[in-house]
Amino acid sequence: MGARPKLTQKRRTQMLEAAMEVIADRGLCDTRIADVSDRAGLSPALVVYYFGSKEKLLTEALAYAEDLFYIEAFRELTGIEGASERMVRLIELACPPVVRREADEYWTLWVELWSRALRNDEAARKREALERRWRNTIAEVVREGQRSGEFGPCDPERFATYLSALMDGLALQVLFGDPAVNGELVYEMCLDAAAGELGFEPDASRRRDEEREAEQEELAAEG
Amino acid sequence: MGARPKLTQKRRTQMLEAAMEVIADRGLCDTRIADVSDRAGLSPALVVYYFGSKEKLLTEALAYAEDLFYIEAFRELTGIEGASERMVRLIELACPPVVRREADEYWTLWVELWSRALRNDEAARKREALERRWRNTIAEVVREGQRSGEFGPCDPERFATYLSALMDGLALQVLFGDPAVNGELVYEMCLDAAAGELGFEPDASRRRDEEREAEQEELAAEG
DNA sequence: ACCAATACTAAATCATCATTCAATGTAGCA
DNA sequence: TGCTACATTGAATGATGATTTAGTATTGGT
Repeated sequence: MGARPKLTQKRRTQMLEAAMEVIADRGLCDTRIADVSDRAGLSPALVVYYFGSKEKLLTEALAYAEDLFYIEAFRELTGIEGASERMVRLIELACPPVVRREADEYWTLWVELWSRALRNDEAARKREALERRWRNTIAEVVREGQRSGEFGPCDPERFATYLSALMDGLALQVLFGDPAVNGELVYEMCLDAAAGELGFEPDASRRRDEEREAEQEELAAEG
Repeated sequence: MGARPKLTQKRRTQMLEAAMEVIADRGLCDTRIADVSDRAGLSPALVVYYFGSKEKLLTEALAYAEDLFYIEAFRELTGIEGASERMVRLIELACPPVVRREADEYWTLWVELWSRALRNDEAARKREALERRWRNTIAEVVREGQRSGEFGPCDPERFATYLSALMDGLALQVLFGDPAVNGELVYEMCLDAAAGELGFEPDASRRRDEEREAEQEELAAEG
């Protein structure tokens, strides 16, 4: 044999990334293959060549997006010492920042995945795997904190379920642009809930304000 | 003038009801006008005659469904004496029962409305109105309980936002069929949260178990 | 240079609907 | 009865967009 090196991986991620963007701004239903291929600078036929069908592309794109988010968040978290610090950071990462479109995108796609998972088995499976992984991460932080004595007694699985659901519900409101629910409030509520259930002092919460100020300055400098 | 009595209202609800069912089991994207007209026993053209377009039909159907839920819930609640009893019942009504398909339907449609509201202005407006009404209802119960001394101090609006988001997030998991999250657990978590924030004794929680037993018997009798 | 394997695309295909149209039915009323 | 206004539909119409096809590059290896 002898041929050409496979670009499969490169092309696939190129298309998945394009699909993410398109889905985030047009919505799953209104995403056409041509939109994705246009954004990726390729032809529609090529998308089918690599993914087999539109359905597969969309499902994979949603899973891919959430995977990106998770990978990034996980990397962040492993660099942090102390369970309560880590919990605080985990909450920060999950709360939709509103300022940066980029991070809202993950939430938008997450919502799209929900509605799709209600009927598409493949999407349901992927969503479930992502959910489980995320809850495990939360539960793991709880266990760590309990071992170290930072947190009080509390069922880690149950707490993970609770916190994760709370974040989903609150983030949703932020996405909708509810004037009464901004990222700041969500963060505060999640932190309170965690501190209450786990019994730790969320004095680290000041950190977020500092970050926000830094961002403001950054924006001011750019604009 | 002289003519024929308008069936407009009758036909519209007939179609909205059909649309609810179709959307709940095929999903918003895959709902065709023909599905709705078939289910209603009418012609596709008639749907357009009454609603103008598919888009309008769908948006109205989603809002209609949530309206039905709310009207029913509200009626229920007004018949109850005592703020804590009322809060307990409110939570019961909102938690997806899983046993009865009918009530899950509202939740399914609620999720569909979410994804649509991210991009369709009309849907966004309706969703917002429904959300506001629901939160007001919660907040009102809180205020009532505070006046009567049943509940401790707590910002009613904030609590409403919190509880409503928590319900959304948890109900979602039930819809997905997460084995670790059934209606019972959701109910318990919401009740705990409410009791904790508002400072009342959720001893009324036994009621739900009784109901469940009654349902079991009912089912057994039917099967 | 030439072959094999892969990458890619333009232009058909083909099916699927939403929407429109032209026509027919029907009920109240004069 | 016959008129008017509304109700209803079968059969076009027209777009749209996924997927196929048939063929053209491109490139690494020989």
